[in-house]
Amino acid sequence: MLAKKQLGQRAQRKAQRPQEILEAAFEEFVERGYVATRVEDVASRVGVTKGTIYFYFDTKERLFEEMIRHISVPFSDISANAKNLSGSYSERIRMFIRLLYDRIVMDRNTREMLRFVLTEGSRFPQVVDRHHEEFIVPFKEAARDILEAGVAAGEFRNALAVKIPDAAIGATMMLCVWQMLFEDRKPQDVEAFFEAHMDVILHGLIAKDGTGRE
Amino acid sequence: MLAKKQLGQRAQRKAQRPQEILEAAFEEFVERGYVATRVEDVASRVGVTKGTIYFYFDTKERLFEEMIRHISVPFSDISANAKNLSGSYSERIRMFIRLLYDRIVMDRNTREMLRFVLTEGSRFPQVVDRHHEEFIVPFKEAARDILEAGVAAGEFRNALAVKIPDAAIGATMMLCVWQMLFEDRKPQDVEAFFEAHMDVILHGLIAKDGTGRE
Amino acid sequence: MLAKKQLGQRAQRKAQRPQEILEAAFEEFVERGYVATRVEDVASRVGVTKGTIYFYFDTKERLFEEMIRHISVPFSDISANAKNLSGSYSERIRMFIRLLYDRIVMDRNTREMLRFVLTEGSRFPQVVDRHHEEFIVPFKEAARDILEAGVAAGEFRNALAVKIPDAAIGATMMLCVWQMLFEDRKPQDVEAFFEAHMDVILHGLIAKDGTGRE
Amino acid sequence: MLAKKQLGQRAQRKAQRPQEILEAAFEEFVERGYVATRVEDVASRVGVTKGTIYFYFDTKERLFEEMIRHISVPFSDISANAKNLSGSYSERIRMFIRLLYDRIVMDRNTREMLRFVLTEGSRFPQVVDRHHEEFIVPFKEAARDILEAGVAAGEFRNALAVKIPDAAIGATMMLCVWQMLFEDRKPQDVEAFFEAHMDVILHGLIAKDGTGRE
DNA sequence: GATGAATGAGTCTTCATTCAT
DNA sequence: GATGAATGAAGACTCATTCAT
Repeated sequence: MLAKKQLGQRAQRKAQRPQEILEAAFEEFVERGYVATRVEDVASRVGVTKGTIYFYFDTKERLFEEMIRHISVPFSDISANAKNLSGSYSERIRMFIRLLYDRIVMDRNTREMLRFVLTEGSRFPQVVDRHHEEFIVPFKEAARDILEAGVAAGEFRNALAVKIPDAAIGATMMLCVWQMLFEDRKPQDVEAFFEAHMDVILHGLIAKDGTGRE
Repeated sequence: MLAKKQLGQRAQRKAQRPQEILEAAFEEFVERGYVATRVEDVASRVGVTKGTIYFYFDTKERLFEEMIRHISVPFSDISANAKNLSGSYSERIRMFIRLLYDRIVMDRNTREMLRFVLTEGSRFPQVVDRHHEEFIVPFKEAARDILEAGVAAGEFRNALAVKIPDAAIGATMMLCVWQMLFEDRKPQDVEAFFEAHMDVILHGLIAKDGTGRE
Repeated sequence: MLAKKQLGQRAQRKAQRPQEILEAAFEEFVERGYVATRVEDVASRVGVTKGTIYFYFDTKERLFEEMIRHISVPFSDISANAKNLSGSYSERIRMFIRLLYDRIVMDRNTREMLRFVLTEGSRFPQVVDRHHEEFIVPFKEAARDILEAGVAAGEFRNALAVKIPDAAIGATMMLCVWQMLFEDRKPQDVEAFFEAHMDVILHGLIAKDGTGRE
Repeated sequence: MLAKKQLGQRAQRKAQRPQEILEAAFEEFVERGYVATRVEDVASRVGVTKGTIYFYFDTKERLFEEMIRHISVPFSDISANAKNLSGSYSERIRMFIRLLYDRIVMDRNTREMLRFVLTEGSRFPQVVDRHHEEFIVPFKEAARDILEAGVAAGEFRNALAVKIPDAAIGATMMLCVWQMLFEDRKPQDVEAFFEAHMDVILHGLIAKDGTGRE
């Protein structure tokens, strides 16, 4: 009976190997970057040997690419999410940006994904391109949609940033970069930053009079 | 006489060698990152051989560090500059942020410096620390100074962002990141971005009434 | 009943496994040579996995040796055959050499066997030695027997080649080598070659007068 | 003075390195074949380390190819040589075949070259092709020329082998193969073999009648 | 000062072999 | 019997670093 269970566990283990390896790869690549990470480092993090990695992934390059694919969860859901927002447009944009914070500031995977894009982009241009297609473009469009709807509804003034939503939303990136740089060493007060960010841009976007006219 | 001149030129050349090497190193490290750059790549960019590099720099690590030092031009001048700004606080903050754009968006050296901080930070923690001390802290303080003065003068409302100026200024980082990612491939309209950014945050900061009271 | 049949087939299959493997091994070793052939290549040619090969053969080395044994069909029969030849000695030597052509020129197994002897000889000296004992020596002796009998019968002159039959028969090797080198790419007209070969050596061996005396 | 000489020697040494390496490569590749030879084996035969080999040759493959080129001395000279032969056609063909013996039987380089063609041909098809173009074709043509001239002069009968000279000359290959197989272990009496070979084919080719009188 | 031949530690990758299932 | 995941030794190749010239 115990033996049976163990057998089951082993088989289960094997089925999980690829995931385990990809997650170990993520950690190692995050720590040292693509070039400086040894396949053996990944292996010993999983508790196996080099050969096992190569049993599942043809090359280190391939391992990296698949790891990227594995940790990438497209913004598509965010985009969908954005459409389901309700309430005033101020509330909507606030909730939308909150989603963004949850992703690129709070979620380590997404943040490190961005780091990979910056650090390994020249080695893996497809990664940059995919990231652009799947994350950046949908995100910008969703932001613009909300802002434009807010303008149409008279809640926001027709600010320049409506066409260039990054200019309003972009401070998020500053915090993201701080996180990447100092991670634990100089912890940021994310909530305070978020509130300050919202405070500035909502004041900056909201139409001054009740009618939405400036 | 001719000999002298030649010697003079040669001597001059030699005196410049270290600079030349550091600049070549910058280009190569930018292109491939620290690990993937070969000392020989740097050498052939200068037009010398490996050995020459080692005559001037003990190790590749050293070369990298000195290169960083060489391209780093502290924000100290910016900080000083910030104090000399005149005009309305809106104009001052606008001019101050303009300086920032000129540095981290427009100036390749500073931008790539930031990339090094992100990409090689774990290998060269001192670089991150120095960057923090010399760039980030002074810059944040200068920003805060202007904002606080603007509040004191009644021109700005006492927004949350006064204490966390990154929340107002941070969109600059978004553009900087775009530049790093797409450099030439997807050129950005920096001026439009800047104007949109200013438009949002100035509207977001300026006190609504003459008194500065909201 | 059905079950029995299936078992029968399966059992039959299994009984043939070793042969199947040896034949697959032959093809693979021919294609890539001993070192470059992977045990897995052999396995997938049979349609099994690595492990199965190791069930039947202890090591790759062993597999090679047994494969050699399997495809080696000693010349002993030829030697016997030679003794049963009848007709004029010209006809006998012609028929004998014909056998040789059938083997080392036309029969792929024997030809590739020779290639193995040439290519892997230093790795498997026993193979070379066995080949020498079982193929070359008997063959030379059979040839010498025929030639000597032909001389005794007065049909052949007592040429130097009677003691060194390779000197008469050896052109066969030239054709064999061409086959090894160009196999399909530059097909040889074996019949024409054979006739030309016979023509030269029979004219070269036959005694000039009716009596067989020179 | 001694120092100067040593300096000279060192420089000289360096100039010779590529040759030294190619010759060491030849020996190692002969001994173990392409796949089984380690670059380090070649290096230690020269008395240097791996790295040095890679300083001169990009890859092991390249090393092999260049080694082949280095030891290949085309038959072109033989071909020219064949045209300068004088004397009876029997003497000419004898001298021509003698040249062949000197090359493929006696000259280790040429013989091992043939072995490479047989053993590594599938890995280096260009080598086989070059060998065919530069050695085999010219050699066959030269042989045919002599035989045809001998027929025209009435010295040789119009044997089938005139069109297929390999059939007459080919026994050389048998001896060559023996040499490859047994090298030192079973030394051959090359002279006796040569004489037996000549004896058979000259008797086989010379015209029987009064004009080509034997 | 500059060169570039040489070194050797380090890394990716392959593959014969094992063994739990 | 058969499978295929796992191992680890081995080999190609790279590159920071040295040093004789």
